[in-house]
Formats: sequence, structure tokens, C-alpha cells
Amino acid sequence: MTAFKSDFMNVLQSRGFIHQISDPDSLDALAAKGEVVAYVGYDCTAASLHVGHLLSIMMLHWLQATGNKPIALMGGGTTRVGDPSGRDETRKILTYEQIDANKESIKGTFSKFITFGDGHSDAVMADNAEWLTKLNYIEMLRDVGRHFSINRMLTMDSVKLRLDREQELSFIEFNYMILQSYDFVELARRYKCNLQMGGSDQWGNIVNGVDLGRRMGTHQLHALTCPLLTTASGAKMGKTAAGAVWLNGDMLAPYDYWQYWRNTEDADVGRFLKLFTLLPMDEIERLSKLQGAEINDAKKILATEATALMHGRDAADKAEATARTTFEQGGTAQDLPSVEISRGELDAGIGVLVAFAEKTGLVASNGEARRQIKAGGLKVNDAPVTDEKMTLTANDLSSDGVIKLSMGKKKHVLLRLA
RNA sequence: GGGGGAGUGUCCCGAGUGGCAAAGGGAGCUGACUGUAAAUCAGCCGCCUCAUGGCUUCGCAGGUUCGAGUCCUGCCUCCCCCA
Repeated sequence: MTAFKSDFMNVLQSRGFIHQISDPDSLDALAAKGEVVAYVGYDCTAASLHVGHLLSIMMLHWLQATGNKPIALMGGGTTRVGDPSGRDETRKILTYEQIDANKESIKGTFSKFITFGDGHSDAVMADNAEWLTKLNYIEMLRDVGRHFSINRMLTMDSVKLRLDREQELSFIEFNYMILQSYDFVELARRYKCNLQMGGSDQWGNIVNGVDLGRRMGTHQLHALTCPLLTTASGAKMGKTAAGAVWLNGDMLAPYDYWQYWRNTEDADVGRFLKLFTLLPMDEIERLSKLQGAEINDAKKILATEATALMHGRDAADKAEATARTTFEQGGTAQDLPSVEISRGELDAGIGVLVAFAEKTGLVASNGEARRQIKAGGLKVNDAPVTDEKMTLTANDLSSDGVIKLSMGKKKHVLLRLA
């Protein structure tokens, strides 16, 4: 591909963030002057963002790092409507209380990646509830609605897919793209915003906003999307057995976050290093060349760097150390996730099934625990459990005062005396 | 408004003749091999139970039957055709 003039575009390009751009040359020119004001919108559908959102957050980071201004837009308003993109079914409608609670819970994530303030390239946090909830229906139809062609909306992927698959698409969802387009115009007016970024599934919505801006007489708006991330083997990013890979530390411990990255497939390491760490390209180049078992070193660096960004350097180092004792030295690291038990419980004896299923949740049910025992998947203090009637007592406490429970090779939880 | 079709193991897709805890995929979990990778092979994959067994599942609510995902009635939702 051609080289861009601006640092921003070159960084995004070389690190693999770019999927589509509406008007590359003109955007490049803006970026070269440090005049890009870009936003990404985040719906408040859960109490935390997950790794799927990380890509766009990294784009905001690089935007700021190259002298431009990022806007993190909270979808306090649009979440009340629900985005139909990429979904077969209607999103369940959340209550306003839930949305507001989610919003507050999500906000903290951004300060890890971008700096907020009043300066030229300082980041701004906005919330579209601020203007969307004040809209007047008739005025909205006259000012904004008339610029939208139903004919064209019906050809948009988010709509067309639903129709083709004969899946319900309600009117409320049908309006989502109009609101998102309007957001772009509103941000252009308020903050001189001139670029909206997002995942490739957002292309249609973003381009609609670009269009609306032109019709409503704003300065030129731009669209830039990043690829939708899948792992090399085709799985969607961010799902594990336990569920989504959350960014909030209270929903997914830094140690587990580190583990998620550590378990990256070989074929993804280079790509992920570019996307999810700030390491310089030549260093990544070197790490990507590692072969065979050596690639594990690259994975550890990926895990530590990614965790450091999200949870801080200390937490990342700690997670790495915990992993080292647990996996490389076969020991019992004190910083593994732990569950407290009382002296009384322990003296009475805790059945293995209860310990695994109820206390730690390593398995979903007693039956699952039994099956895993038969398959040799459960261990107490690194010794396989062979008898499902076995009980844990004070005798099982290690010298450090913990009992280590393991499911498979990777999942460990400590029972700790309260 | 009239006519026709569909809703299945709460992750997804999808068979199903009155005897069904319900075929088969995919996803997922464990084991083997490895490098906390991928691929491959094996086992598991509703809940409780040592086990015989028990309980809860096929849109919702009733009914027929020794027995219903399967038959009947009503309702809900979606799709198609006609008006």
C-alpha cells in the first residue's frame, strides 16, 4: 500500500488497524496537521467493555499519541434503542437504570489508554444521551429524517441481513442508524469532530453519518473502520469458557486477563502484538520471527504488555510471576485466584465435589465434577483426585496454609483459610 | 380478514414413526501428543444420585392416552400466499 504522510495513518496502517477509509488522502492531510478529531461510540449494554472493544480503543490511543484529539462517546442514548448490526435477534431492552450503571462502570477504562483534559489533543468524553434524549420527534423528522432514504436503508447490511433471514427487525432498531448518524453531526458541531472510527460492522452506520453531515452542511466527515477480529482458527475474539474477556478488573482478574493473552494461538502472536501492545515495530518484528517453543516468549511479552496497558505494570508483572511459579516451576503461587473457607468448615471436612463445584466454581455441577474425576481432570495439590468421596481437611493445607485445586492444566484456585 | 407453514436439549444449527433424556453437527470441557499453541485421536457434554433410580426439558396453557416433542383444543410469536 502507499505510504501516508501523517504519523497517525502510517501507524494504523503498519499495525494492521485499517479495514476501510472513506477518503484516505483528505484524512491523511488532516492528520498530518494534527487536526483530526475522531470519536468511537460505545454502547452501554454491559457493565464492562471486553477485548472486542480493545481494537478501537487502541485506535483512539494512537490518534492521541500522534497529536490528534480523541472523543470517547458513551452511548447513553443509543443504548436505549439498540443496534441491530450483526445480530439476528432484537437486543433486549435495558432499563435506564441499568444503562446508567453500565455507563459509569465502563468510563474508567478509557483513562488507561487516553489522557483527558482541555488541551489541543486531550481526550473528551461525551454521552449522546445529552442530546438524543432531548430530541423532538417532529423536528427530528423534518431536520434529519428527510435526509434518509428508506430505499437505501433497506439495502444496508444490518437491515438486509435481518430481512433476508426473515428475522424480526423492529422499528426502534431500524432507527438506530439514524441516531448514530445524527451523533456524528452533533459531535462535528460541538467538538469539530471530523472522523468516526469503529469495527467493520459499523461501516454502514458511519458512512450514513458522513452523508448526513454533507446534507446538513457540516465540514467534511470521514469514516475509518478496523477489521473485525477473529483468531487464526476463526473463533470470535474474546470468548472463553467463563464468558467474555472483560476489561474491568472486578469482572476479570488481571491474572486471568494475562492468561487470556498467554494462550494466544501461534499464528496470531505477531498480529496481536501489533494491535494490542505499544511495542515498537522492530521489536515486534523480532518477536514474530521466533519459532517453535521460543514463540512462548513472545506470548509472555504479549500477555504482560497487554495486561500492563489495561491493569498497570505492577499487576502485569505479578500475573507473569504467578504464572511462572505455577506453570514453569509447578509450584503453588500465592497470588492465584483464591476462595476463603472457615476453620470450622475445614475441620468438618469439605467434600471434593463441594469444593470444586460450589466453593470455587471450577466445575458447573457435582455431576460435572464426577465426570472430570473419571477423566482425570481434577487435582488437589497437584495430585489427581481418584475418589469422589474424598474430603479435604486441615491435613491438606500446604505449609503456606492453602489448598490448591486444579481443573485441567490451566485453571487453578486456592482455598485459603479465612 | 382468508389460506398455508414454523417455533426442539435456554450457546448455535438441526433430525425426530406415540415408548425419548430425545439422532447428528458446530461450539465447549477433560485426557493423550506437545510448547499453557495449532492440528490429530479418545472420552464427556440437563440436574440430583455410589448405584438401581429419581427429577426437570421440545413456544404457552389445557386435554386424549398406561405412556406425548410426536395426537386434539385454545392462546402467543414469526414466515409465506391471497385480500
